Amino acid sequence: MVERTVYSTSARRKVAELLRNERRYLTAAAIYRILKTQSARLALSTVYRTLETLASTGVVSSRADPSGELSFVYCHDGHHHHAICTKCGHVDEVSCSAVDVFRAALLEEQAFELDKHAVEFFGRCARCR
Amino acid sequence: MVERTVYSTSARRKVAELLRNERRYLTAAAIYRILKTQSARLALSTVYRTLETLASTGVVSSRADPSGELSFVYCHDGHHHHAICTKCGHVDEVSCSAVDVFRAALLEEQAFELDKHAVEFFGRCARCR
DNA sequence: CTAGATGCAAACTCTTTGCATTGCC
DNA sequence: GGCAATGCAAAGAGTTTGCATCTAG
Repeated sequence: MVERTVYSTSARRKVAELLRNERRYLTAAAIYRILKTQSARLALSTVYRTLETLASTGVVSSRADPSGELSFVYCHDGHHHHAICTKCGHVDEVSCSAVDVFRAALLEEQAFELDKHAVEFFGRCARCR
Repeated sequence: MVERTVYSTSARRKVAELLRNERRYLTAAAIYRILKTQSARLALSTVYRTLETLASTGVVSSRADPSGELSFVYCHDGHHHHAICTKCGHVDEVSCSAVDVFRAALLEEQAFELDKHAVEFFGRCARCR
């Protein structure tokens, strides 16, 4: 496997910092728009390439809503799920130990052997309740 | 609210029947391709419009994978989740009473009040294990 | 007969790519 | 200096829309 040096560039720092501060799902276009109003000089294609890089290093994760719109959010390492506030969009991370409850039930009731799972919760965060 | 008559047409019957038989997620393009090989006469745009109609009446539901690709699957009414076989793509429906376990924990530990949730399980179905 | 559905092609949106230039290390 | 990143513009992929025609009811 060929190692490939990843430079720390202005664009990457800006995109990563924005997502680290926002803690909510943003589309590439939204990120581009926000950075532009902060008078950053960068291209939309750079935002896409930066998000790809950040996703591959685990700094951000992406999701697609049912209509197919892709968004990105800052992410800690490790397996977890997202609790998404329906009011402000804030994303909390949720550990998944409780999912083990499902695993046994699924195997017993439906003979379905669970490998992976993807969970999204929608509701109101502490600030918005 | 204006009532709007929904005709039972050949295209709608074919798309709905295909999804009812397949019980797995199919993209609009895949549906179009399959129906074409069955010598059906219809346009891709009709598939899209049909899927929109079926989704609005609750006959199918759609999902987007993390890359944003949209797929559709036949769906029974009522709230439930999907167990998707990683081998054959077969989709089982799963009731969600166990999610209530999360609800209490989330509220207590993170002050997050749960409204909706979306869960996808990936694993091996009874046939593929 | 008439509202609704369809086919076809064009338009759109979102994302990716090629290539010359610029910037990090 | 050399490899990697960027900007810009063009290409792609997937989806939607306008409009004339067709069809279910």
